[in-house]
Amino acid sequence: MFDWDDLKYLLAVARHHSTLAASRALQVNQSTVQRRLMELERRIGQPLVQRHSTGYRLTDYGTQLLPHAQRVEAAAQALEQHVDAARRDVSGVVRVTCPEPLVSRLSQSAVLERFHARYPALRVEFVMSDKYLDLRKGEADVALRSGDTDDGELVGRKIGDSIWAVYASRDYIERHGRPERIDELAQHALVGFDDTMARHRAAQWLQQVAPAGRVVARNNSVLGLLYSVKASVGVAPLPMPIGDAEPELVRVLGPIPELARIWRVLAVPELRRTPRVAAFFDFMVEEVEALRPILTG
Amino acid sequence: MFDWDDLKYLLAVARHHSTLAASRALQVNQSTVQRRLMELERRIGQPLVQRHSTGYRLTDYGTQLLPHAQRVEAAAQALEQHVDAARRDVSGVVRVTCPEPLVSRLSQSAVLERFHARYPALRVEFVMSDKYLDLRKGEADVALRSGDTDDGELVGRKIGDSIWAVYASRDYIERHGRPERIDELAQHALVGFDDTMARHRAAQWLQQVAPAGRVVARNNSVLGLLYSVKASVGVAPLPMPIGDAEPELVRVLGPIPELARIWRVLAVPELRRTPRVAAFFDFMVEEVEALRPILTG
DNA sequence: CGCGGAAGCCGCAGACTTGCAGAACGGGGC
DNA sequence: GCCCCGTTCTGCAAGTCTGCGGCTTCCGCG
Repeated sequence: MFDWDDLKYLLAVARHHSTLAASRALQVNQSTVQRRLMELERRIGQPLVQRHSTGYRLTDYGTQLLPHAQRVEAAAQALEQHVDAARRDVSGVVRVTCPEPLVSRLSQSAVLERFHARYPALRVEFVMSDKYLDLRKGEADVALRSGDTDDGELVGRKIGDSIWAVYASRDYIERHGRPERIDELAQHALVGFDDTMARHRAAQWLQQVAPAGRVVARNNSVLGLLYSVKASVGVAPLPMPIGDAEPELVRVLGPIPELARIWRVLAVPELRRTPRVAAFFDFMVEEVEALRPILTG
Repeated sequence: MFDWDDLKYLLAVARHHSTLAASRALQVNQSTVQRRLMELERRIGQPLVQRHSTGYRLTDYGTQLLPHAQRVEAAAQALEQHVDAARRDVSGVVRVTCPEPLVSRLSQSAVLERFHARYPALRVEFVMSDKYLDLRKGEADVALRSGDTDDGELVGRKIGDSIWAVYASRDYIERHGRPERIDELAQHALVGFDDTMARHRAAQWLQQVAPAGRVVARNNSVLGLLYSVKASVGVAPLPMPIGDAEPELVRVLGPIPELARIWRVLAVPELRRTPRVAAFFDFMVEEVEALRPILTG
């Protein structure tokens, strides 16, 4: 049996009279349209289009097949309409836990708008925390986390890379100079985490590369870190999408491989397949492209 | 829009209640079924199946979608039926030129039977020749050739590799020993081509690697070569699918890279898209798997 | 008659998909 | 209680497909 999806290309070429116009309509490359169409012709064993340098036109045979292809399309569209309708019925609340800075960045993007457009009856509640809430205790339904926690008891999917770098304010650099290498960090004023975040990878990394460093301020959140750095108190590692977004800050030490982690969307297996959770979970995976600037920078 | 083809996997799983059984029905790997289904769920944003270690079962939602998927399938099947019907109308004769040995090997396989089953009104006429007929003069409609001729004026597609090796009969080896290296060929009785085939790559190769060799017999065809070798007259290079098929013959020197060529199906561009030629042409490409033992060995 | 734009075609590099093989899991029969 | 069979899941390697950029062709217009 031929690839049903290839009928999309036949229909698009029939409508737009050229592979180029069809490719624009389908949001793919012109070559792809041409090649999928060739493949369809091969499977069917007959030419479907006449090649003109001015464009493609259906052969008689292609024209005969067209109504059948349209019926396939109509059925597929009916299915999709059913899906859309069902989405409107997915209701309730999905509680999402994630680090504080992510919420504002998400809200500024159009991702949540698109989510609400697709699931108008489903409300997203954010439970902001730099610490890991326990999904198994029901503290939230879904987590967005960058970490090593490939937890084993949670199901997760990668939605981006978390990349950190070391930042300082322009003001700080002017007054104290700019660290050029990691081993110079010990000679600078550092901003770190307090005891409650001692296990954070950034805290441990600072401790490791600059054990004798002067830690002049401590915070209990990444956002606190950011504000201290912006206040020119000292230098600190920050996630790149956060640091790069601040015009007063300068990335003084490029991406730190040791701090790189993977952003995941996580849920407990029992809830993963419930409509509410699946809606959010799968949506995030689908929006991975739009999430890149937010998560990875 | 989701991939229409993925509905096949949903339907198969709905029918067979496990991805493994579905994979057998669809003739793909079990992993593929699972992954296409995951992708479909992701695009739809809702779970469609419940995972049990004993198999998959549709969720309520999947069951709702099933009738829609079945309508897509019905439309696709209607299209395919139309294709089948049209195939029965493709009539006339398609003249195919190819080397003599290929015809018998093709006839012994089920490939031509399948072709005639699909195109009952289309007759295949073989024009056997070790030499290259001129398709542009209309001496044939389609050619099956192994050669360097990426002719430029013909459209072609690869359908296999042509691999040659050197053969001798068991009888010959018993009496004259077995050549172990190519440079020993000059000490053996050789079977070669006559003047009409002097430009054949096998002829030129023999001339090159054993210029002082004793050529004890000359033929004007590959089949002639084969008979001479079988008659223990001497050793000669032969296509592997031919040599290996003869129990009396032994492959004394493994595949000769210099003699490797590509098997192609060729046609003139003007005829490539006519129903008769397209039918044969595309069928051959579709049957590459079945052709492998015939062409490549 | 030459020029510009739109379209198709081709080759390459990278991304993605597939198949395969092995691990893990659970139910049913003995 | 143990083993076997069917099933799902995962990591890896090979193969395939896509996008991209450059090239060619053809048509229409000045």
